[in-house]
Amino acid sequence: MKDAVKPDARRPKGSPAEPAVKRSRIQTRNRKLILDAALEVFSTHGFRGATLDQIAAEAGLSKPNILYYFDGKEAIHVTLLNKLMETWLDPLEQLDPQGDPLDEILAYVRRKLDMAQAYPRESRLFANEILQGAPRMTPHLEARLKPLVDAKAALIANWAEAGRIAPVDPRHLIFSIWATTQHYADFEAQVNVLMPEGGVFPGAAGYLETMYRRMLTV
Amino acid sequence: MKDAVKPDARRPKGSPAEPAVKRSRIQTRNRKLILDAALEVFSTHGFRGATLDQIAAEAGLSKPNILYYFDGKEAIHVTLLNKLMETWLDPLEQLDPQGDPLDEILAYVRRKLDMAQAYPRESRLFANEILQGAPRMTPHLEARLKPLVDAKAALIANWAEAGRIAPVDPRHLIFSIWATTQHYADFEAQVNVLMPEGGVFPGAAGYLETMYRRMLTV
DNA sequence: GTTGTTTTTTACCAAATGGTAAATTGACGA
DNA sequence: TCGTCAATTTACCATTTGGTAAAAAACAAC
Repeated sequence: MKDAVKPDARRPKGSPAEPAVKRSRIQTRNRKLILDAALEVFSTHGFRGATLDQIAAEAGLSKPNILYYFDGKEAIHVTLLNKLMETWLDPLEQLDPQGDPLDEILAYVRRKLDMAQAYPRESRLFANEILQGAPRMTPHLEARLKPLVDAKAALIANWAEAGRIAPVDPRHLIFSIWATTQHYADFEAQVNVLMPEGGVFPGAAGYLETMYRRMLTV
Repeated sequence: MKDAVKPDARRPKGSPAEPAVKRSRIQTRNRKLILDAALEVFSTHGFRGATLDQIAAEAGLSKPNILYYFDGKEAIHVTLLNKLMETWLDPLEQLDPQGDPLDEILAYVRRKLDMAQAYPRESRLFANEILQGAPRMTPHLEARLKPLVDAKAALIANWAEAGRIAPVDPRHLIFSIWATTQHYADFEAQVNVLMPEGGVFPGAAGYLETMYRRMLTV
């Protein structure tokens, strides 16, 4: 026994929000392995349905080794959710008040659809969390998402009032954009049954552009 | 011991698809209690995340008593999914080839939104199952949903070709209707954060009618 | 009321699960 | 090459979980 007094002192702690902790190459690699495996497992089974053994197997590490890098199942989940929130806000943040209103909104739809295609696991992780009542995310939604949505909804409302797009409830518009784009990731299993020919995304992009163009053109 | 040879012979088996089994009043009542409790628990935690103890507590019955009425956790889940599928198909089935195309589709949107409002737990149960890869539902989707969607997609395509609605990919149209309506049930936790004033459904109904009217009007 | 059948409870069990302690191995700079 | 600290493994453990056996209680038909 070499260190019975403070057995945890050597473990580098800290949330990813504060990257003050310097990590070794091994730590960087293994944390990435674990988070990737956890994303896979959490996104398909939800928090309660996922097990550390599944994550360990997926990551190719032993369970105690996983717990050497993270303080527990919940800590892994929280880390994923924190990372996710920023990625999730980004496309909406890019909505530019200076741009052409219709172009801006159609570009936003496009970015969201591209994200659903490129990061379906992230989309499902988010969907699982919200579906289950957002127990670990409501604070984030309040603190980060709500102010952003309020701001962008005001922007869209201004565009509508100025007659630059057709009259529309901006919040419901945003909801419908989220719903229609994320649907292709979250309900992939169903979409695949109903459109067996591979590659639904080109068709989806065309459909959504048409729909929102008709919806918003004055 | 009174019946050691066939200990299970007295238990009335049979799926709800074959209601040939006649059930006592107690059986009818308790099966309903269990299914309602299970709907609550499965819809918020998914299959793997739900426990029999939770269901038992929610139903006000003991765990062994639950297993007296159902052959196991999976049997309860399957029973719920079977009941759900019919409810789920119904609004689309009502799409009438004889009616006015735009009215028919808008009425379909309305029915789907009403269902999301009236049966949010069912919507979330379905969403959970699909999110997690539809492990217990893909056969149902293939056998029941796909033929129906194929038929109704053909109908909508005919309407579009006849110039009675604007040109549209019928399958993506259906996806977008599902996505936008179920969103209010499935993502309720998020919607409540972003639209704290109670009663988002009236606004949603107005928004969706406007959107699909603009989308489909020739 | 007696008797046979349902229904419910009590007392379990084996496997899975999240997590820990401590010993062992590996990396790497002095 | 040696010592030290980081990384990993082995061996556990307490709880939870899905499920069972059998006795007890409630019920129904006579």
